[in-house]
Amino acid sequence: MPNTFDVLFKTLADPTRRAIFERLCRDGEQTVAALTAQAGVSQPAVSKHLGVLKQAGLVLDRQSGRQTHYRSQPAALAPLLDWTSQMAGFWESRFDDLEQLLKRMDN
Amino acid sequence: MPNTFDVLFKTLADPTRRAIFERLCRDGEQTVAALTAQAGVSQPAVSKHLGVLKQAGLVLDRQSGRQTHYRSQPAALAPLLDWTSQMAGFWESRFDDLEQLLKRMDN
DNA sequence: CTAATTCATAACTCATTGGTTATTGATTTG
DNA sequence: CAAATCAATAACCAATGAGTTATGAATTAG
Repeated sequence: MPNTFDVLFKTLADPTRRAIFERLCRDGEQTVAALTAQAGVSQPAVSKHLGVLKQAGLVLDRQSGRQTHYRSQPAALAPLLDWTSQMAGFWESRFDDLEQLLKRMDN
Repeated sequence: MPNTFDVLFKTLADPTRRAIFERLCRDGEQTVAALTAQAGVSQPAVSKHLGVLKQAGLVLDRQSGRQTHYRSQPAALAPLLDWTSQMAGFWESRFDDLEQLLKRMDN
């Protein structure tokens, strides 16, 4: 049972996959063919990456005839922001602790 | 030639390794033995994870006799914050583009 | 000095995963 | 209808990586 952070980090750890996601963030909705043209890997590879991104909630798809259009869902990045600032936060709060400790030692 | 983002995402994608990093953020400097006691994996496994975290710049180590003390370096998370907010930013700016486009179409 | 402790490294195993080609189902197009 | 296009899936392969046990180097303790 991998948690949200696992899924997000693992999904974004692959450079090819992350590049696809970045492209969707930058340039908006794209078809699989359009993404494949830039990805540097085969169409099935791109499809697999899109499947992983979709599982992670990072992209949404829309069918239209024989094409599938994918778009990013950047809201799914929220937990990542939370986690990162929390880690930085722990750091600061430890400094606060130290500060308070030093103050108390001053008296 | 993996870039900074690759390294960061890959390093944090493993749950055991991320847990070690979280612990260091939360509780401050720890010895390898202390980390091993909580990690649920063997000491060599912990040492390997610490090596990876160190390579990524996420932790620093300090030798003292036969013990090695590790501490987190949360500043190394900065690129992650940047990347994440940039991706969210692209999204918004595309909305802005759309907004401006619609305004222009209004005239 | 010897024994114990701490951590890193080596050597290995097994599972995961990112890639490939081949194929198929579904839709357009001629 | 026949041919072409689009994307997903299947089957397979090779590389990576996280774990293990065994060992060694350095330090501390008895």
